Amino acid sequence: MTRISRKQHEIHQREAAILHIARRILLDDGYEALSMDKLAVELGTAKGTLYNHFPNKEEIVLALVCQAMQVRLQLFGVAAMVSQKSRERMMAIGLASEHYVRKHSEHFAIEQFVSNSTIRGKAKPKRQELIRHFEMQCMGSVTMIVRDAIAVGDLKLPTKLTAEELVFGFWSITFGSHVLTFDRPGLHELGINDAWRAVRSHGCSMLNGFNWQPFMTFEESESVFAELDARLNMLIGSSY
Amino acid sequence: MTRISRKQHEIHQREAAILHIARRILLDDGYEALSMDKLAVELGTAKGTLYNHFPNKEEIVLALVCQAMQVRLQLFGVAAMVSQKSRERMMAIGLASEHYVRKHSEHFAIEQFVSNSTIRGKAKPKRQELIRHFEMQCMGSVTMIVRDAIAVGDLKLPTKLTAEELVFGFWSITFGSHVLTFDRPGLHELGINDAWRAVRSHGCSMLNGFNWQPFMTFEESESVFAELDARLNMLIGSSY
DNA sequence: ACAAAAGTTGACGGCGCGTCATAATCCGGA
DNA sequence: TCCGGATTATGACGCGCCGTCAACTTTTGT
Repeated sequence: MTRISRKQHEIHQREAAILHIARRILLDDGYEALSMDKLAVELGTAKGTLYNHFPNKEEIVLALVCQAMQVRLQLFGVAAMVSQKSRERMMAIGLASEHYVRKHSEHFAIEQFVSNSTIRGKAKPKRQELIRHFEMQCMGSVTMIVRDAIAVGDLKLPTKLTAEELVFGFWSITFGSHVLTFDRPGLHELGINDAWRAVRSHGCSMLNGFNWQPFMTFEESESVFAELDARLNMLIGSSY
Repeated sequence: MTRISRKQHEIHQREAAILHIARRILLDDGYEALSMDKLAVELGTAKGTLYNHFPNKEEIVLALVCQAMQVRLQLFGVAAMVSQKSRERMMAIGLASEHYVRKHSEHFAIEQFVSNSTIRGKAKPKRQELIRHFEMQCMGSVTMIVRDAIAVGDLKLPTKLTAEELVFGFWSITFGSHVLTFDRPGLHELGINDAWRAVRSHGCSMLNGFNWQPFMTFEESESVFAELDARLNMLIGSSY
């Protein structure tokens, strides 16, 4: 009776171990260094056993991507609840994204593999769906803020622009700058001293450009950011 | 006498052929499908000969990346001259970027490999420098527009933000959205109907947020875009 | 015409992925 | 407690790819 659960538990535990080791290798030595043979050795089993858990190498990576997306999703969820004011909630999303990249870089770095079509292409349909699901949830949590802002009257959509398209703009700027910041070497030498601050500033300008009320200069918004950040950290801390 | 140039010419020509074939394989069948053996067969020489031209596979890909960057650079150069008004020149850069992604997607697609650290990591220092050079030139051509705008009085930099950092914002939004548009499957199903229009709209909002004169609603800017686009196409056409 | 230099070739070593026949282990029923 | 079928573990193997190198061919300078 305990035998059944014992074996199953062991298997389940191994799955976690595989992911753990794989993540470490990926982060320490990069994608090239991740080989099934090495993984098996470090796990202490034969290579064939790995294939009882995952159908191929890419699925392992994408399983890690899913873990990462869940972390991001959780942060976004917290951010969306951090304030009553629509604009502050939107700012909090940007902050959460920054937090994710900086303080959970081990996840962010791995999340990027989702853009690699070679990897993504080898995923099983099930995994594809799961990833899609996370993406939609992520977007949804932000779209809702936009809808709320419209409902409350803080924001009026530009002509012929959907709420999703507005979110897309925000997604682009955070995604773009965070990717650039994260994996281009030496932005600093290009005259970009504080990329994070720049991103926040641009987000603020964009919101102003959309006439998202209340209007805020970046100086004003910086103190708001500070307060939101504090609240965010508290909420995140308490959610563990 | 003609012997010297004949052989050299043949070698030079082969280099072009290698790149040509490699590009076709990459675009048709993706990175995985590009193998040195296949490349050699299609080229009609032995594999070893390839290694007289490029030290490894990645250098071939990055040589293609450099070609792509040159195309982008040229487009940016044209865009920067398309108008006297600073804001219009900035808009033209966005337009040039869009043009590049849409009409030269064969280059854009390959340009993306520069973000792949696995590939970039295997490049020789010479190539690294070259890539860096292109990136700086690209950025420089845009930064100059910003500086001009400041000099003319069309724009005032937000507090503690450098011109480069402002450019970084624009770079982020175009880079981000174009990457998302290009290689995420099915943005359309996420409620994003016209991503291109959305990007232009967001760029416009951002410029307004920065108070870049003259202020423009997106409706107004659309006709400006149309005119710029026409001029751009003429200039591009004549530069061939 | 000839020797040195430059270029070409393809077999080879090494490595990584994923498979599969075989062996070990587990589990429910007698 | 013991057994037979089912489940799980193993690692040698086939295949394909990268990059090398010693042997060979062509070009160049004299």
